[in-house]
Amino acid sequence: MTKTPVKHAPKKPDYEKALRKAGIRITRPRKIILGILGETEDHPDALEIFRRAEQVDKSISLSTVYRTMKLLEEMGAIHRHAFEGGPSRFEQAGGDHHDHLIDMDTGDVIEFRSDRIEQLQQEIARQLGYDIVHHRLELYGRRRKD
Amino acid sequence: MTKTPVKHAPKKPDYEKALRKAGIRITRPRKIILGILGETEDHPDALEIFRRAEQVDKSISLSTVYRTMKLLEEMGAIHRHAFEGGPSRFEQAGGDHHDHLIDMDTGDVIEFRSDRIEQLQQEIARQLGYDIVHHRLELYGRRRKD
DNA sequence: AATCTTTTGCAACTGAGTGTCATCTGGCAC
DNA sequence: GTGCCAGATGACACTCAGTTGCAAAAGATT
Repeated sequence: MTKTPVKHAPKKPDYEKALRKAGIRITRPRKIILGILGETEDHPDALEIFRRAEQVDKSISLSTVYRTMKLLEEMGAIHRHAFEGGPSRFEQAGGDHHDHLIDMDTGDVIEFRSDRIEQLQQEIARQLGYDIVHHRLELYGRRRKD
Repeated sequence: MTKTPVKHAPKKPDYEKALRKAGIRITRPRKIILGILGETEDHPDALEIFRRAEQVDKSISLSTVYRTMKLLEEMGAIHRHAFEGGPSRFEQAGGDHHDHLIDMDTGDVIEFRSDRIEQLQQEIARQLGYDIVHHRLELYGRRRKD
């Protein structure tokens, strides 16, 4: 089990090429959004992505951000996380799988990974007669003050 | 680790008494909603509870269902689960803690519990310098066809 | 450059849930 | 039982996140 935060792999997979191959057009808004997702280390929501995109091109629209997030999610290029009581937040896919600990005071998201937990989940599903398609494990907590 | 579905304790805690003690009035809509929650073995959403309540009293309103769910949640009488891509679903509290496996084809919810996973979560949070307030573990899967 | 889709921005819409407010009612006092 | 009144209700307007319809704009391909 890894207990230290997962470090983002310095990934710059060529999404543009992948998109074009899937018959999807590389438009100006999409280029901008991909750029933002590639840069960021945090887990922004659609509105935050929209605000960052506006800095680059004032004419971009929020619907386009939503549409693009959905498209990229369906392509598997990003992951959507619907943490409690907030809008969906996104992160680039391509790193290795991890789960999240959400700081309830700041909203910060810490990534972690536990192979032991993954394995236990598999066992449980198998015993119940199921195949896991995906899972969601989120810890909601506060910084320990000692 | 328990791998068999958690069986609902045959719980009929006297919520009416508890509510009254908390200075909360036992009204007709609340009685009906508590009755529904006490009967059901599944995890209905607000609309479903509303529909069931309507059978009993045609005059009940959806807002009251929402308000009552929020009230009961704050009192700790029920748990709210926001599974992926759907409205919140509720279950009576009072049983022991468990997590959920969601059947992606039927929407069925299977309860399970793994002390080992709970323990690993604690360890992880501690190592990251956090105290867990609560967590969410959901497995999304399909029945294994063999 | 001409064409033909796909995509965009805008605005109208949806679904889940919350807030407002006039009316109603549970529960206690008498 | 009747009266009282804070708390609860139903109706409906509203919010928030996200989606959809549509005419205009812009990729890609020739």
